[in-house]
Amino acid sequence: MKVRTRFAPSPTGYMHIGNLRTALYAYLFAKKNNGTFILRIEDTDQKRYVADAVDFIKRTLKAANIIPDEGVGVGGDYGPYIQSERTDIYKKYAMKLIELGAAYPCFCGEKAENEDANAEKNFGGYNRACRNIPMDEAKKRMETEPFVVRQKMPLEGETSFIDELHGAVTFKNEELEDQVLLKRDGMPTYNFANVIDDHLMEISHVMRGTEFITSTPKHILLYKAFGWEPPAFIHLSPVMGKAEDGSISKLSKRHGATSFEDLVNLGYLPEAVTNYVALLGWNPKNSTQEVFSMKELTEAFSLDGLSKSSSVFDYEKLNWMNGEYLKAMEDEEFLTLAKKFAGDLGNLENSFDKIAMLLKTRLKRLDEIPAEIAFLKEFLPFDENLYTNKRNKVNPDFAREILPEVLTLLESIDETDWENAKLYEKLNAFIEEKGYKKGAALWPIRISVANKSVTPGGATEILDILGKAESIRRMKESIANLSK
RNA sequence: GGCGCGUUGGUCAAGCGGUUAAGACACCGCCCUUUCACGGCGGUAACACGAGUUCAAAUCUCGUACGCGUCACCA
Repeated sequence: MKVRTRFAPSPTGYMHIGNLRTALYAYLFAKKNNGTFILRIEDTDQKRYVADAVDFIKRTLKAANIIPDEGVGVGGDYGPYIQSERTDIYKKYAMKLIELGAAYPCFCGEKAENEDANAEKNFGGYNRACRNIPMDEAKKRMETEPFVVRQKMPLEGETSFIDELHGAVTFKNEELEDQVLLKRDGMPTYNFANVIDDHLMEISHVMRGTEFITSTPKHILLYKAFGWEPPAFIHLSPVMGKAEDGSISKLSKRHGATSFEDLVNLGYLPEAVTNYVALLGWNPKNSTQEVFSMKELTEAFSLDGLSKSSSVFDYEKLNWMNGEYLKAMEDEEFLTLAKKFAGDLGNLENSFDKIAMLLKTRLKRLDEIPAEIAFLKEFLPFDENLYTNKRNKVNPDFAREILPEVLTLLESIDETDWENAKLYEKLNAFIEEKGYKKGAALWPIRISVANKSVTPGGATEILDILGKAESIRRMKESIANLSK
């Protein structure tokens, strides 16, 4: 059987990570099986319509490297792929369902009241009395009265289906309401349009969120009424988020940046996000590999690696993943990207190439760059405590001793020799001559020109970037502050 | 509340009747080191609970608890 999967978002203008993951899995599964991945837009709720949302979805998928083979923006033989352009189709099938006796027009108002003396029973705002209106009368009333089309659920028995992930799932039919298929405005509901389109577009595997598992028996009944073969269903577990108070709930905006776009703006690489998200709810069987290119993902993907339980989105692990991608990047590529996040470089313009290389293995996120390099642009305030480091056994007294000597040495170095390797060579010779421990000697030097305990790069690298004049200026200022 | 789905360290997770219960992130320690980071080595830490079935249960069954979902003319 030809594999055809689809991603069918509603255009809300926001794509959170759970949605993206659903798209990813559907895409990977299709690619793995030489199938077709389709993008369909489910915009049957006109109240929810957001301008540009379709473009936004297309852009996001593209950035995530999830490329539809067919559908909105691509075309194909099963269009249109936007549901609001398919209303005639739904209407036709709704009428057919009425003929088949599997649905009926309901003339109750939006909120049917219990006052209806003939109502045998009320179900959440409607009653089933309309089921009993004779076909002729119903047809006549449909010409003049507003109505909705409801699915006529069996009153007894049960409906079950096989979920590829969860196994057999069974519901009692009496639990099922006569849900609306066609709304008063002529638009189909999700539950109807979904079934029609998945069938017409020959979708073989429906991958969607677990929130749809309870409506699946209704869909099954629809397929049966039409005499259609239902697709395979895979209901994906939700992605949860951790709120600031530590509580865990379904991922949403209140967990901070949770849309793909937010994450990219924060300086996460799209590939890293996609890779991380792939691992949230899926794992490659028989392997502990975690860093995957898109190509590797499509090769490794299989349904049996999917997780049945929900998973929590963890920024720590995403940070790690992003760091891995940053480190693996080509220098040139990293430099270009780093510049974009660095903001106003000021006097760092010329030395930024060097700075970027120091940053490359140290960053988790690109947006950390401005804060990381601020001390280079402007000398931070003096803090004597920075001169104490337990590990290297250094303290302010040692700094007071060594710094003036170092200053003299540095002043003697020619401007043309002011470069990392040479600086290191000279300082190292000095350190050995004096019999200092290397780490101990370099600590106060670095602090005296940085006033920051953790810096990208070591002492000589910072001296290099700062240049002779600025380095000397800073060191003098530090010596003065230390002797106060 | 009814119905459905789920429950292995803080987090992601392997496990498919017999395991010293993998691995990763985070955390801690050590090594390396021109700080931090990178890299290397090591450590702390888990089968929700209770009954069955079985020679043997994290794995199967049933209950309980907890979490999530659903019960819209939203998707």
